[in-house]
Amino acid sequence: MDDTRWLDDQEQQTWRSFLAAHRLFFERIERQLQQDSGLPHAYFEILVRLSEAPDRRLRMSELATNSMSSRSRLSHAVARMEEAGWVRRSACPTDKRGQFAELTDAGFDRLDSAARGHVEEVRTYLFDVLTPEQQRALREISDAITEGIGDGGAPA
Amino acid sequence: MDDTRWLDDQEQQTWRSFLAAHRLFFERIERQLQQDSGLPHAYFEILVRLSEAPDRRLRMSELATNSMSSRSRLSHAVARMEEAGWVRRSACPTDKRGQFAELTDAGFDRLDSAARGHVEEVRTYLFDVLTPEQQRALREISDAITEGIGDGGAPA
DNA sequence: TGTAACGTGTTGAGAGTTCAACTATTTCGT
DNA sequence: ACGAAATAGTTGAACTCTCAACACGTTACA
Repeated sequence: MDDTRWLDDQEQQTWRSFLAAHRLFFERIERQLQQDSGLPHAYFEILVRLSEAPDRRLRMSELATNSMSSRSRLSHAVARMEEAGWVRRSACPTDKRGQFAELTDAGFDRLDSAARGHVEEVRTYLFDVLTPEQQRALREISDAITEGIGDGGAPA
Repeated sequence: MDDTRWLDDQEQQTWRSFLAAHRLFFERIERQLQQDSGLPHAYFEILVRLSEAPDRRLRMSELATNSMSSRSRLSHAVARMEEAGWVRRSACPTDKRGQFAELTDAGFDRLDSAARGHVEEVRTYLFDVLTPEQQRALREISDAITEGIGDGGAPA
C-alpha cells in the first residue's frame, strides 16, 4: 500500500526552508507593491509584459502566457485595470474572437513609479543576500523546476 | 534622482526564472492539494504544525508563527476548519485572552490522506529535478533569504 | 457547405487573504 | 493600585483567484 516516496530528514529540512523563504519573501514583495503602488504583483507583472510589447499592445492570450496568468485571471485583472485607466481593450480585426490589451500612458506612469520600490525590494531581499555563485545556482534550480513542470498542467 | 539599483541582464534573467519557477511550482502544489483533498496549502500547513505539537494542540499565536500565517488568516482558517470538524478550539485557563486549537481525529485523518499525494508532488517536481548539489544549494539559498528578511516586517 | 471540434475571451459564484478596526485581557511604569 | 500601552484573537469589507459554464468565432473534414 505504502509505496509513497516520503521525504528523509535532509529533504524535509530543505523543503521547509524553501517553503519558509518562499512565503516570507513573496509576502514582502506583495505587500511592498500593494502599499506603495496599489498593485498586486500579478497586475504589476501584466503591466510589465505589456510595456515590453510592440506598441505596448498584446493579444489577451499571449499576454496571459507571458505573464503566467490563467485566461480567467487575466480577464478579471484587465477589466479592473481598464476601470483604473491603466489599460485599454480593443477588438482584433483579423480574428473577431480576439481582444487586444494596450497599456495607456497613465498605466505606463503607474508602472514606472511602481518599478523603483519594487526593484529595490527584490535587490535587498534576494540579490543582496546571495553570493554570485548562489545567484547562478538559483537560476539553474529555477530553470530545472520550470522545465520539470514542462507543461503537463496548464490552467483553463 | 535615480539612485535605484536596477537589475542588470544577468540578474533580470535570474529573477524572471525564479519568478516563473515559483509560480508554476506553487500553482501545481496548490491545485493538487485542493483537487485531491479539498485543502489549500496554507490549511495543510496549519494541520501539519498542529499534528506535530504535544497533544496536537497549540495556542493560536504560536500556531500562527509556526505555520507562517497572519493572525487574521489563522483565525479565519481555524473557523473554517472547525466547521469542517478538523479542528477544535478551547479557552486557555491561564490567559483568558488565549485560545487553543486542537487537531481532531477527523482532522488527523484528513491530513494523513492528503499527505501522500502532496509529498509525491513535491518529490516529483522539486527533488526529482534537482541534483543533490542543487538541493544543498537550495537549502542554503532559502536560509539566506529567510535570514535576510529577519523580521523587519511581521504582519498584523 | 455543413457541422463538429476547437480556440478566445468573459462571467458569476465561491473561497481565501488582507487590512483596519475592535473587544478583552494582561503587563508595565509610577 | 491605577491608567497607559501592549498582547491575543476575532470580525467584516474589499479584493483577488479559481473553477465551471458560457458565448461566439474559427478551423477542419467529410
